[in-house]
Amino acid sequence: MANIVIVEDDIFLREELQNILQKEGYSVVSISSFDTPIEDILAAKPGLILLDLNLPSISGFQICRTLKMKGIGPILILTARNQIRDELHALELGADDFLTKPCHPKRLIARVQKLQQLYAKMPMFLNWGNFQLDLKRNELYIAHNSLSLSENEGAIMKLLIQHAPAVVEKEQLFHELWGSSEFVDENILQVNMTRLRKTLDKVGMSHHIKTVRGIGYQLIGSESP
Amino acid sequence: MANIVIVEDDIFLREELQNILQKEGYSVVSISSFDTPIEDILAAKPGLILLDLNLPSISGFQICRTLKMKGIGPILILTARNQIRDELHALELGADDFLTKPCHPKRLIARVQKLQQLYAKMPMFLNWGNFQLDLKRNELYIAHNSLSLSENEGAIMKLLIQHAPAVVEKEQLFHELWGSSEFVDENILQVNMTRLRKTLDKVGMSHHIKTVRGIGYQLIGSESP
DNA sequence: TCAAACCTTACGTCAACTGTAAGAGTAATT
DNA sequence: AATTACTCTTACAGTTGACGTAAGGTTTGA
Repeated sequence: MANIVIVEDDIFLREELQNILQKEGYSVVSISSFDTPIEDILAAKPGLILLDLNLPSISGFQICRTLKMKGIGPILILTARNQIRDELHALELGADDFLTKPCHPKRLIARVQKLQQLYAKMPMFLNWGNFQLDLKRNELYIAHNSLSLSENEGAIMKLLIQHAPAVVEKEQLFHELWGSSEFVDENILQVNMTRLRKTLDKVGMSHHIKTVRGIGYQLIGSESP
Repeated sequence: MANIVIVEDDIFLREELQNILQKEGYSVVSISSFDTPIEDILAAKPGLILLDLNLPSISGFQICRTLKMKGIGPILILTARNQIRDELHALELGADDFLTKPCHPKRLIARVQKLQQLYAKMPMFLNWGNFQLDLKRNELYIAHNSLSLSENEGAIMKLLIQHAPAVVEKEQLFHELWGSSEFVDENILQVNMTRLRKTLDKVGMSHHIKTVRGIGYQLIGSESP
């Protein structure tokens, strides 16, 4: 079952939470050092994040915002601060639920389950400018149009969007699509780029992919050259 | 902006809620007669339902369950009953959030907004019992498993779930899948039913489709024969 | 101008989905 | 038990879309 990452500085409470969740069958990772919490959270591959607001070095709000910008979630805030403005602020930053301590274990479990069910069924979107890519369906939304991409087209588009507006190196495209650049004809990438461009042309958007000679490809914004 | 439907029997509270939401720019419909609440809610084309639990004729739980089975939502429970078991029960029935009265207006608004944002991105689901069908992707969720269905399998499953636990007539399946039953070999339906059953068998669920000799097919619950 | 880098098109393979055909199995009725 | 209508299963073939390969053309920049 997916990792639940606990971000809580009170040792006693942390272990209690860990017990509750583990009894329920979840695998739990606790963040105990708060020097680089965001990196630590990402490293744990969180399936859900249980986040306190009062933390030593960095605020829970800050963590929440940073994670949400990367599309990480779900995030459940669990805090002793029961001010309504904290709740509003957290929800505004993208937190998915907000519970106050003390919290009944069963309520916690129920909310955790709810969020996990929700996220399992939610589409995963990747955004940049006018481009929005549904990663599960390889459906690309541009302005008010939408396109169905093939596997390969989706994978390329994913990299382009993730790095936009920077250049994606050919090496990286090879690595992502074919495992490595060894034993693969360089031409195959060109063919797939042509195909992607042809697909984008259905909505007149192929010029958004720019070739960077000798390096790779790049997604460019709507401010045309 | 989308309709919010208030289901609350206390007149005073109802009008207060209505004021709060309307000030925020929502269009609101209140259910004031509780003879046929479910029909009334459906008729109002709800974009979100604000549901009390203690109601005159029928319980909020019952309404919640019925609506969720039809894939209607989001549903926000707002009740004076602050027992944890009510919350657990409501969430189990598919409620999307649970707030207790008295509730700070800003909290209510924040939660309402959150749910609406969420649902805007959500796929369209069709529910019955353990079965949940993602209509856009033809992805079928059963308990904790999921299956990818083909076009035809998805179309059949859609009809079965929509009518469950009633029998779906062969005529209707023909009509939906092939336009009419004219000029189509009856066998084609049988073949597709076999294929759907084989797919369901991957998670041991094929026995949930029952043949009704001479009439059609039917989805049956987990209370095995 | 010329060579490296890039683009395009055509072709063959493969897998998934679908409908057809033929025969086997099953249940209700006599 | 035999009959008959209804249903199930399996195998086969056509279609489609995605993909990689190959071959030749085009562009770019020194």
